[in-house]
Parts: sequence; structure tokens; C-alpha cells
Amino acid sequence: MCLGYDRRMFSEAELLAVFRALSNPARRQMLVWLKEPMSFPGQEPDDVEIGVCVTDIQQRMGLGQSTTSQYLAMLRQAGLVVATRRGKWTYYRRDEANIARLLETLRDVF
Amino acid sequence: MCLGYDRRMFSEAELLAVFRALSNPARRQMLVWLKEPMSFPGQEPDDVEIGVCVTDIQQRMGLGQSTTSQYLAMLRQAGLVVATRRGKWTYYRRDEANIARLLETLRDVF
DNA sequence: TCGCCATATCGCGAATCGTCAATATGTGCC
DNA sequence: GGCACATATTGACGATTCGCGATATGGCGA
Repeated sequence: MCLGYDRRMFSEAELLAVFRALSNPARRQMLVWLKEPMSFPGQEPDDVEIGVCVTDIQQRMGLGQSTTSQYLAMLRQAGLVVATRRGKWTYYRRDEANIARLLETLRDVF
Repeated sequence: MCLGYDRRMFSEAELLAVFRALSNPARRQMLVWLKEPMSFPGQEPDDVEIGVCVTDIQQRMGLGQSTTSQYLAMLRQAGLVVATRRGKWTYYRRDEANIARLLETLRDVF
């Protein structure tokens, strides 16, 4: 396959969501830490592909459970992470393709 | 000369200022419009190098004078534009070298 | 069905943002 | 000095964000 990824640029509304999401140090930290799922305490090697669950992220961030959940939802709405429900856990991982597309948009626009 | 530009990465505090500055559509629009100084009504060809004055930016943005001045100050503190006082006017232009350095940091960090 | 656990959503007060009008500062001209 | 103009700073106020605890939802096992 290897179709080559989507080259559409981010819309104004999408850029707004992205910059708002990243204008908070805790949310930026989440995104950076998610580059290395195995660096989270309690992370199982089998789950690396699917991501890290909310509780593990919360533990490492030192934020409340509701705050962690909300911040992850913001990152998801900004298209920076994707969520996968498996059983009673929700795993979050970076959306690498979309992040790459974002960086291209930034280079074109700014 | 051609020394090659500074490759230091943006600090956490600098990134915070950048993302906060860019999380507002009006400030992003300013930065984009400043790529083409001659596109501002009233812009003189002789001033292209030094930038665009606050009043011309304000006219085009349709914002209040104080708001325009504040937003430009935020962009300057974020290292995205530089200000030059000449006579009673203050000219703003993009800091292209620093913006390029920012984009490199973003590629490294995210 | 009843709990239990993981996550999401709601509601709150404190802090910050968005934007303006009013005022202050600085600069050139007479 | 004194005025006019360009810009910066301040004060105000509604809107939004930050982060929390409380509560609701959903999935699993007994």
C-alpha cells in the first residue's frame, strides 16, 4: 500500500484548537512523553502500539483524574492524539501522521 | 560572513510565550500579513525593510489601537517579530531567523 | 443484578484572556 | 514651551481557562 499521507493543510479552526491545546505546559508534556510509551510506569510492552491508558498518564503527570481526562480530550480534538477503547481502559497515543501534516502546515503558513 | 544561524532550541518558557501568542487568530493573522509588508494600505516601498507601523497594522486588522499595540508586544516578547522605533513611528517586522529556529525546535520536540 | 474499577462529564472558584476607552509617554514641529 | 500625532500603558469587565472534587457512564466479573 504505502499511499502517502494526506497533504491538506490545517484549517483556521484546526490551528486554533492546536495552538490552544499546546499553550499549556502540561498538555505539551503529555504529547512529548507519549513519544515513549514504555517510559510510563506500569506500561506493558504489548500495549505500546495502542498507547497508554489514562491512569498511567495521570500518575506520571501528577494531575487530577478529571483534569487528565479533559486534557487528553483536548489533544484528541486538536488531532494530536488518538484514543482507543479496549475493555474498561482508554489508551491514548500520538497521531504521528497528523502531527507531521501539522508541521508541514506550519512551515507553509509561517 | 554568513555565520549560520543560532541552533539553540527554544526553552519551555519561550515555547509557552510562542504558543500563547499564536493561540489567538488575530495575532496569527498579523504574523502572516507581515510576510508581505507592501500589502498594507499606506505602506511606502522605502519602509519594507524596517517593517510596518502600528497604525497601518491597526487599520487593516480592524482592532482598537491599544489592542493592536498589545498584540504586537506579545508577538515581540515571543520572539516572532522585532520592533524598530524611527521618529514617532514604531515599525514591526517578522524575525525570520528566529521563526526558522522555532520551526526547527518544533520538529525536534514534537 | 450488584458492585468495582476506569474514564468521562459537570459544576465550581480563582486566574487569565479579549477587547475596549481613557490616559500616559515620547517625538517632531512651530 | 506648547501642540499634534504615534504608540504604550492602565483600568475595566465579560468571556474563557485552569484544575479540582463530585458525580455520571460504561465495562467486567461474581
